[in-house]
Amino acid sequence: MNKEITTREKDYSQWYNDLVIKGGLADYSAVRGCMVIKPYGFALWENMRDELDRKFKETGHVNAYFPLFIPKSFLSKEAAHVEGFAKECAVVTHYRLKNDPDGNGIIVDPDAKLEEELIVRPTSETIIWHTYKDWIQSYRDLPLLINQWANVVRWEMRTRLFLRTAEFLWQEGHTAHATRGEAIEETEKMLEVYADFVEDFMAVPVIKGIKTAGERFAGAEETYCIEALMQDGKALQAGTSHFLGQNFAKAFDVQYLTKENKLEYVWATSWGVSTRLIGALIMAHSDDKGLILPPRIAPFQVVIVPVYKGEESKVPINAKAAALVQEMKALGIRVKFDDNDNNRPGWKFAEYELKGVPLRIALGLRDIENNVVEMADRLTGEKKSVSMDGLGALVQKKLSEIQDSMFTKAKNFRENLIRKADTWESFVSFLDDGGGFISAHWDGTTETEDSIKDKTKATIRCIPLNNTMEDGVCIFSGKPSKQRVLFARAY
RNA sequence: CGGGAUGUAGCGUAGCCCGGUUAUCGCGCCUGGUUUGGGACCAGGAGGUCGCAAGUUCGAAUCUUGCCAUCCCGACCA
Repeated sequence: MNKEITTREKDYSQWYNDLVIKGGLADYSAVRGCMVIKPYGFALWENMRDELDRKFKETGHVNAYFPLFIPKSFLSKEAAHVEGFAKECAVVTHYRLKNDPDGNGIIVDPDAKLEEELIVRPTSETIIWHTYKDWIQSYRDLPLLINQWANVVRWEMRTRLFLRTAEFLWQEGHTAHATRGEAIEETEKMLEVYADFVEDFMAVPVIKGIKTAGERFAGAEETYCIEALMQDGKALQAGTSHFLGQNFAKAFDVQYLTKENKLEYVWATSWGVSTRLIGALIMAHSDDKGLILPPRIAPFQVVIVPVYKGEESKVPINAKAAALVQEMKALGIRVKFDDNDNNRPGWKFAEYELKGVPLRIALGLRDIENNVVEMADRLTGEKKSVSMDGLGALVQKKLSEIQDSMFTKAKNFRENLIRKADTWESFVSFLDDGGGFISAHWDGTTETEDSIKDKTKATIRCIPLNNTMEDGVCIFSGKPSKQRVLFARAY
């Protein structure tokens, strides 16, 4: 069948692509490196977005929206920032088209050149800090806790659905604080929000840590991150939270008057997660039959598939299904009744497995006679007959069990792939045998980090928060080290 | 931007080396019917600038040249 997907064993990349495309989440579009997120994929994103948004608001943040275009001069105000993003910016140079005088369609009107080029935002620090200058005068204006849901563009050389597209959807929080300590606290708090969300809702375990200088966000003083592990043993950065110090405040001259009437620069943070999280979700959980979506964010948690036997069977089956739908909806369960008569039950079973719906209920005359339904668990593949009485409550319980076991399964997988390497040989052999996170000593220099990357493609994913101090020697240089860091090959 | 590969219907493809009627097959799509407990079947049907352009030739999907696009491997990156 054309919907058959490539197995992980055969080709991991193709497997991933098949899941995204055939699972109905997204597809490549006509525009290079950009994707179309289909309704099913967007429903998933909306569920994720709504939950994150709720958490942001609980922690005192509000939403706002800033322009898509950034004047070129803004971007260059913070030196490290511009250096980090300059190579991947889409630039607007003209504002008008006209008919080609030679009759070859339409051309850019050379007379419509912009005086100052506009950059399509790769991130919004600059335009936001330019605005914050006007918004912040006094300590009474602080903290300023703003988030925006937006799209950004980074002109990447090579793209992958969800993981790295030229345009992607995300949220970016940008906060301003009176003190260094308060800003650091905010940075850490938001990392915690991300970690909780990814673990509790996406059922993907993450390691919280800080980035080395080499992996730090352009313009940040410290970058905190959450790192997840995919089934092929590669790591994926799932979210970042940056302590920006006073870099942007100084670049955009954002000062406030303290209680003591002294002029001070404000302290900043920014933090973001993107549709990349969907990529993480797919690669952490899915199998060779398709997606497996965690119940708490799945667009549909349950699908009811009727099994008809002749035209007249539709009446009792549909009636029973409607009652079940009503019962489940009353319990807040997202349920879909698929009575589309164009496809037969077997087709639907396969289709919803591909789409990762956590629970499937099949309902036929035979079941109605016995007052049961057939319930199938997407995660384990287990099918069994269960009573229709109290089905809603059972489904609820089952969904919560699936959510938990998805997390446990992913966590066990990851725990087995966090390994300590004390020699270069074991470091390399771990990388080639399963990958995963390798906990090893590092001398703290960017040179060593770069050399290791050149030789093995492995990078330092993070220095875990609350890392235990331990004397040792660097795996690569043999120089002394105070603590282990986590290496991995990464997306 | 370097190295490699590929462009034939919505998708996947055969044909190309060795030029020759109306471009192959499967999936999907449309119509009608029979069906429905693991990707149904029968019958009929629609759908093509063979990536683009030029050249060679009586004749080009097929040979030549140029261009374009995409994918993979690097460099870059959330």
